[in-house]
Amino acid sequence: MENRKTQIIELALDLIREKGYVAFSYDDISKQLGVTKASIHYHFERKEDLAVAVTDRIHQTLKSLMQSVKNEDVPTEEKIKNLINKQLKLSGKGICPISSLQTDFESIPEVVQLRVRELSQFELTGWMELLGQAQVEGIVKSFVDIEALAYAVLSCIKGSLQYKRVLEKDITPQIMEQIVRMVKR
Amino acid sequence: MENRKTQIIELALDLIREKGYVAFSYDDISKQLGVTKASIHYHFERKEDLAVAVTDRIHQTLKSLMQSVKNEDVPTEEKIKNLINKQLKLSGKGICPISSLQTDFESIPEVVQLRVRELSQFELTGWMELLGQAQVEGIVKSFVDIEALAYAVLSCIKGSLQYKRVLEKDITPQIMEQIVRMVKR
DNA sequence: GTCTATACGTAGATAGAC
DNA sequence: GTCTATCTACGTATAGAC
Repeated sequence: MENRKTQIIELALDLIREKGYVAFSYDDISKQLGVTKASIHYHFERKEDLAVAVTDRIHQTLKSLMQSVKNEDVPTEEKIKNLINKQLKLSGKGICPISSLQTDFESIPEVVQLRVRELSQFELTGWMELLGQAQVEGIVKSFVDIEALAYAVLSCIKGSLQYKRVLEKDITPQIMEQIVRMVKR
Repeated sequence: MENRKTQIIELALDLIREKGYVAFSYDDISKQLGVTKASIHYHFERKEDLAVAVTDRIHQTLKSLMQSVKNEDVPTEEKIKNLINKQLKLSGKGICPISSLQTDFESIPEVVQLRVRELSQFELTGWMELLGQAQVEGIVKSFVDIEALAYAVLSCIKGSLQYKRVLEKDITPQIMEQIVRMVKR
């Protein structure tokens, strides 16, 4: 069953968004799937193998998401708003999975650390390209440091998800507004 | 030894900044202190007791830090820069401890969840006061939503620490610049 | 592929001696 | 206060049957 592998990755991703790499266990997954832990180990021998599969899945999702936004036939400003919204949805019911793995950075295996680093860089670069385009079009002022702006935009997206969960208050529309203001000046 | 209690809290705080609540153990602390685990349990019977002590310590530090910034005899714009810098230093060698606890939110005991929620709100309110003052003085434009701005500023501070660790690249000066730009327009 | 059984380590916690 | 000893639970992982 190649589909079981996918199910496991999907569940692991959910758990990482919910409670992080360290806190989730093969037991969590096996119970939700109605099989034994040993069965999960058949598909992913070690936990780090599963984690790598999860980062690959995130990478892939992020890639197609960024592609689709860039190919949209709308003004760059709309693209930016759309990318923010799509990234917010990536968090599912929890926080951003990349943020979660970044926070657990010192506890994750080296192979996973490498993937998380690449993933973070990839996400950042994608945003820099879009914001760079906005700068060419004059939406972003010419003196603005695009790299710093990309860091800020991503930090705001991820931060809004953290605060949403902890304060039980959805301030994403306000934050979104704030990001747009940040970009347009 | 009332001092031992403080040592333990300090070490636990370091460990939370480094790898989070779930990943750190009494064994980590006891080894660094050269005593046994049982000895740590004498001072803090349960792990959640220690975690509560840590959140109290953070609250206290944050409070005095914000007080001192507000009492400085410098322009509001300088106060903002100073508070950013002081908050960045709160992370020690790891990330912001509040962020770390926020990420572990679903895995921490209820008493600790409550403290983290209060702490997050306290930090946010402190920033809103300072930014509100800046708005009165015309540094922040009158149409800007101060709450959203505070979320954004905090997200950027915490985000810069995450990226610093993962990408092994210190972009805090750039981010700082970006935050100031965000505030002044 | 999934099961049972099991090994091995570690984590949080307690009892009682010193 | 700190120790030794010990408990119980859980997590990761493997062996071998079905």
